[in-house]
Amino acid sequence: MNNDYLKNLLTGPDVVKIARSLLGMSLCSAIDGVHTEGIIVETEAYCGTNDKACHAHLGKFTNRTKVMYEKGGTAYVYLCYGIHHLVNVVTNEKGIADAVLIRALMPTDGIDMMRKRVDKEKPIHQLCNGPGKLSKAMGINKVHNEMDLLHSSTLYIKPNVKEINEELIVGTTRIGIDYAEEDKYLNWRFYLKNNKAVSIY
DNA sequence: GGAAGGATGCACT
DNA sequence: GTGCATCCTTCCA
Repeated sequence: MNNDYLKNLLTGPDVVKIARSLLGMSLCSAIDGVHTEGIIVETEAYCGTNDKACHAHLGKFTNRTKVMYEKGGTAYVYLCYGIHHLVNVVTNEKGIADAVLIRALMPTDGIDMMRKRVDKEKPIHQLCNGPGKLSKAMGINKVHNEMDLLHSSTLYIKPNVKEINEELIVGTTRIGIDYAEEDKYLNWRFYLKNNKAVSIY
C-alpha cells in the first residue's frame, strides 16, 4: 500500500496536529471479504505521558497499553465496556504513547455491509457516528490490534483527495472521560463542521 | 482466582 | 438531557 507521504502525515511529536490532519482522510477495511470505507469526520487526541485521560498516562506500561508505545501508524484497538471496540491510531515514535481516537466516519463504500452489521434501517450517516458503532460497522475487533495502518491491506488509512478547509474544523472538549479531572477540559476533540455523521454536534 | 473498571449506546423522561 | 445496562479484559493478590 503505501508511502512516506502518509507516514509523514500520521506520525510526529504533535498529536493534536495529527488529530486535525486525520479529518477528511478515509479509513478503509477489507474484512470478511468486503471492502468498507468512510471519511474520518471526528477524532480525539490522547497524549500519553501528560494526559490523565490516556490509558498510558504517567508512563503506565502494561500488556494492554503497550501498543500505544509502538511506532506511529500502528492501530490500537481496545475493548470498552466489554462490548465496544474503539479504534485508535498511534502517532508518535516508538516509546512514546500518543494516539488519536477515531470517533466517527461518514461511510462512502461498503454501505450494504455496514447496514448488515449495524442496523439495516439506519440512514448512512448514522452507521458510523460513534466510536463503538464505526468499528462494528467496519468489522473491526481486537484481532486488528497492533495492525500497521500504513502497510496493511486489511485495515488502512487513505490520504484525503482534497484539502480540508481549516475553517471547517471545530475543536472542543473530549467526551466520556470525566475521570480525567482538569485534563477533560482540553480542546482535543476535533470534528468537521456541519457533518451529520459526527457523534454529537 | 477474582474484583473492578470502562475513550459507549440507547432507552426513556 | 439524563440514567443505566452490560460484560469482557485487565491487573493484582
